[in-house]
Amino acid sequence: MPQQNPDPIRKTRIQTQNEELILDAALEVFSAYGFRGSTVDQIAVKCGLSKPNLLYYFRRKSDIYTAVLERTLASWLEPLRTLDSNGDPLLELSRYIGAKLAMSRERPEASRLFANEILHGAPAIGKFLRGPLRELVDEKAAVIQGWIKAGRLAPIDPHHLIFAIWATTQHYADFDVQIRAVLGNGGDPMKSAEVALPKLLIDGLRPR
Amino acid sequence: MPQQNPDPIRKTRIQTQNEELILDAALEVFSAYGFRGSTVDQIAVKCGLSKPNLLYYFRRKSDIYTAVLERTLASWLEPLRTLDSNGDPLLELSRYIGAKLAMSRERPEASRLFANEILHGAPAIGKFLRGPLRELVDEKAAVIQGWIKAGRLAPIDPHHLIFAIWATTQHYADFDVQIRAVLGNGGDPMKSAEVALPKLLIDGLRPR
DNA sequence: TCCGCTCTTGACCATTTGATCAAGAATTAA
DNA sequence: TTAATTCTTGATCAAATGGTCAAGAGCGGA
Repeated sequence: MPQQNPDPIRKTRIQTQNEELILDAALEVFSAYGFRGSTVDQIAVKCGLSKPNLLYYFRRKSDIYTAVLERTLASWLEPLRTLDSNGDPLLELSRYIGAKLAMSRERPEASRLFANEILHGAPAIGKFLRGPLRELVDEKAAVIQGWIKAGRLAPIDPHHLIFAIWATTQHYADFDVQIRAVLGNGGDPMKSAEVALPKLLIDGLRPR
Repeated sequence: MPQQNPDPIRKTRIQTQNEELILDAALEVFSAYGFRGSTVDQIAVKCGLSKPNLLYYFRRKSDIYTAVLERTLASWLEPLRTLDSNGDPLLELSRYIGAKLAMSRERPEASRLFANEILHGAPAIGKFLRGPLRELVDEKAAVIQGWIKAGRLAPIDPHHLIFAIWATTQHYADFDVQIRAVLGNGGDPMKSAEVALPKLLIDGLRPR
């Protein structure tokens, strides 16, 4: 069994390859149906392995789930991490909004996976939220606070600003169905959002 | 059986009472665990009825689900419906943001129920989204467009503005766990959001 | 080639869970 | 009171599903 491998670092070619297959399939399935709504069989079929074979690589369904979550966490933090305290505040935040929006467009399954996990109380990534995520957010909130103190940004609570950016950008992945229903099938919602969202957050509703 | 009632309008006292008990319990359970993650037994226990008894009032699990969704739809539209074209634009939108925020605080389960439903493709309320919701949104988008034409509001795509308000306000219910994890346990997130959110959306990040 | 280790799977098991049903209890209308 | 109707539930079923296992196939190093 891979779990009893004397050298846990070293992995067979087949092992690496199949684990990737499984996690790719698991992301699709879990993000579409949630943890309880997904079956091991669905994942097995999607990646072309038999169910027992899949359970040879991941002993439990929950192991697959946490593995696919963890594999996505790092890239999830990345955009916020690049917020540069030396850059121009409005430009930096525009760039961040754009990056998050791009992520919603290019990897909507990842967004939905997290949304579902958090919606149901974050049983698997609670520690991540209270640990690395909180640390990073606090750090960047301080950067934003600095910009505000310097008069380069309107005085907004930095944490709520970050929440607002998360909410508005991820909304286009998580609530995709609703957006398409309301907008109809003409044109790409993301395209117009890329213009409207930065404009709204930066200049606000009050005419200037 | 209630379904075979010759006069479907008339309901027994016990019937009305128990159906309410069931739907209240179902809202709690479904919003916490999703459709597939919830069991009929959970709902039965929560409302103090036996499982067969519960299935006497709603023949199928999915019947309970659609019933609790439908019961909540009307109140969900209400705040947007009150957006008044004759009022002051900034005041009206502030009020709308406040109302949606209040709903996230007072009825977070309803918000999570919808979020979960839409996240998984809105299998039960797709028609509602493409019908009544879309109509109402289009109507109010026209109102907002009118305000913009009159120069009383910055030129923002009305639909995306509405999405942004939905996203930011519902975020506090749907992602409650994440917000509390990032903010820690000091103070009420909703309290500060009530100040920060209208300020952000109305005045924007650029200093005035 | 040969041997040990890794990989694969058909068959199978136990549990969970949505749903049914017959029989009895409670309620209501006369 | 009585009879019809509504309500309630213990027992039970069938399907779905997470997980196991033994046996065999495949692979890689010596």
